[in-house]
Amino acid sequence: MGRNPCFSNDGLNKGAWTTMEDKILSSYIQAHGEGKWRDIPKLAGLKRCGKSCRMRWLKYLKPGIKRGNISQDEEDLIVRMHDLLGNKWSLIAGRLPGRTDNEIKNYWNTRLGKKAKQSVHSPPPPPLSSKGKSALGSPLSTNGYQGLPSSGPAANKVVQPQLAGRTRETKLDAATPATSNLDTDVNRDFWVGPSTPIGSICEILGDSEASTIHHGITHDVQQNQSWDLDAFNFGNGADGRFHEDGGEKGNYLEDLDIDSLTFLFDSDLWTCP
DNA sequence: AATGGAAACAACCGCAGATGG
DNA sequence: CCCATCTGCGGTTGTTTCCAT
Repeated sequence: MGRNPCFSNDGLNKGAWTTMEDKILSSYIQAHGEGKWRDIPKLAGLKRCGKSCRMRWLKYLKPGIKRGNISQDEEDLIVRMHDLLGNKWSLIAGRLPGRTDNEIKNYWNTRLGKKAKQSVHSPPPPPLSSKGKSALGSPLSTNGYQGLPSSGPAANKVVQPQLAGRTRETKLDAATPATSNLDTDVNRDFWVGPSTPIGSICEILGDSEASTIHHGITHDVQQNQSWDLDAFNFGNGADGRFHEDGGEKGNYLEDLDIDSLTFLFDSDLWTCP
């Protein structure tokens, strides 16, 4: 797992992207598709590193990206998602079509975070660091954010039985048939532990989805397991948000083949309060 | 009109998981 | 199994814009 020394390369442009650079990148990707980010600068003739190209495309240039004017509904959702998930920006962004993790993160840091501080009714959850430094290392932690470990090493020692050892793509495939419209290029790991309140899940996901998910959790809790809701495509990845005709996909379970989830339905105990 | 601080936004950077040779 | 590389996430920093004085 070596580091990618992308930004240390000399001779590359840094800072704000110019209109010309944007045009070059957009036309190149539209002609050749995404991927091979490291090669794109060379092939497209950009003096940028691949990482920078990827970021520029995914967060700003890609068709379907909405900019600015975050609505009240979106703001409410961000707040509730953050209450539940912490700083899982990509996951939160997955529930907001057209929004990027970076935009939501900035929005939170500059506006909502301050509001939250000002109106503290209960201690906010600690941030969920991707570096595994959070206190949420255990899925059974008792800090009010039970079962939401970071994606760091500790988190990944919590392995769900059906999906253990699978890649991101194949993890998703485990719950989605090959014919599914769901995009497989997602990385929306969402860890919910056995103590995550069903009410919180219902509030955000809606009753049916939450019930399904919570049932899955419970099923595995009985076996001392944890759940990775990636298998449900929780937080439909930005890449898979739109149909080719530009229409928005159903974000949630409607695109799933429910038959593939039947192993979850061996009980109907879980309904939202 | 000038200026300094705050807010907002864009981009950089480091880390870590996934993957393939 | 090991290692190099690719990809993605999230924290942080730099820059620009806005606004009050």
